Amino acid sequence: MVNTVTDTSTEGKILSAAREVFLQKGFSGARMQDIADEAGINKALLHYYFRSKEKLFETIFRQAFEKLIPHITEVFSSDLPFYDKIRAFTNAYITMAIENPFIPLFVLNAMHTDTEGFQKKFGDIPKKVPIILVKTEIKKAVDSGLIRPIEPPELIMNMLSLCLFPFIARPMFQMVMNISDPQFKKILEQRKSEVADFIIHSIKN
Amino acid sequence: MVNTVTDTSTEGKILSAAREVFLQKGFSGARMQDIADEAGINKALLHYYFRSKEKLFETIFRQAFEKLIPHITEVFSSDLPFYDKIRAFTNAYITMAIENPFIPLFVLNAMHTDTEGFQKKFGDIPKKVPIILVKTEIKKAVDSGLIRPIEPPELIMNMLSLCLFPFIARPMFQMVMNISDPQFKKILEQRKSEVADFIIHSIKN
DNA sequence: GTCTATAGTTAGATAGAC
DNA sequence: GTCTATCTAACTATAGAC
Repeated sequence: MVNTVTDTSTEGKILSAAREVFLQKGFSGARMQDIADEAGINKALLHYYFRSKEKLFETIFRQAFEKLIPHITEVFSSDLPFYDKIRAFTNAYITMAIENPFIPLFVLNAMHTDTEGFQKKFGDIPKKVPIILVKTEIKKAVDSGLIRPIEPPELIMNMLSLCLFPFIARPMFQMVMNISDPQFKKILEQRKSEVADFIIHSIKN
Repeated sequence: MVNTVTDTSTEGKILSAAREVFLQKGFSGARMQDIADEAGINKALLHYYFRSKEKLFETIFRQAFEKLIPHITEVFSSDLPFYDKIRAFTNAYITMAIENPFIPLFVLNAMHTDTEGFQKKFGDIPKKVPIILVKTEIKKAVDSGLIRPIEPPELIMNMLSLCLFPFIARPMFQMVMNISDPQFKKILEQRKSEVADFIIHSIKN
């Protein structure tokens, strides 16, 4: 797989620029001219490579979603202790989001604006998420008495909320709580372990 | 204050329709024609009432943001026990979001697409949030030994994440975890108390 | 592969009748 | 206050030269 950040080919520059502009403006707000400018190339070249704005968006979206579905499989089918799986899970999500801060809002917005069309175009992707694996591991931890009784979907929702929401709400947090960019980056870095601590404190028996 | 749901005046119908369309499509994606259709009136009438698309958006946005900043003041300046304040806080946010499911994504998107212009237009609103009050109460709870040591900003971020993220990620959750609309509504209803339980479990000493 | 120039379409805004 | 008709600007997409 091609590195989505370092790629300096024209196609790579377009994708990188499009990610940036789609993030800032959303699908409708993004202008092909903006993307061309950001990529340092001509507008017509965008159509040469990706035929239409929609096709370009689809390409980016697919890449984004495939990144959002992370190491779950490998972590949860490993023989790590349960708490280590929690730590690996949250760490993987937060690390991914720090490297690609645009992805969470990007994916979530795309789903809101195009829930129907989404199912048709990208319905294959979610099936790759081994949700059952995660559910099973949580259930085992409850049954063995390692953690307090909790519904697996609730715990999964809470884990994802704690990992991803700060990236979506970042501008509001910084404004309301008056936090500078470097300060916020530090906070996000700390959350790699803090979030797991917070969760484990809550569920341990 | 006028009820934002029941209002059947033309202005009320426009605002209600605009909320719906802006939620579904975002600012750029929303068409004045869509809003007019949804309101059952003519496109020109939108401009008669709100002069421009931007003015209409601003009106809605301000209402939305003022709803998102809730009962914090009254709850946190009350003499309720700390855990009850946590329960009141999370319950208020989740209840608000159940009644206005479009608000969280709406507000967060607006901040992402227009962080600069936002500061200028709506910078007055966040100052109304008594964040210091909440921070102080958390600090008191830590110092008294009622809860384990935790940074107030971290706890605030976690509370808001757990309350609001499910509304933003709803379409993805339902798709990935294969949950029907009525099922998800039930889950959200349960979270009114579950979220507080999850938090209190995590911070209690 | 990459560019300039332009065609074709859409949508925000306004004029003017009722 | 509300409507129909229309102007105008912006933007996607393509044609065609290099």
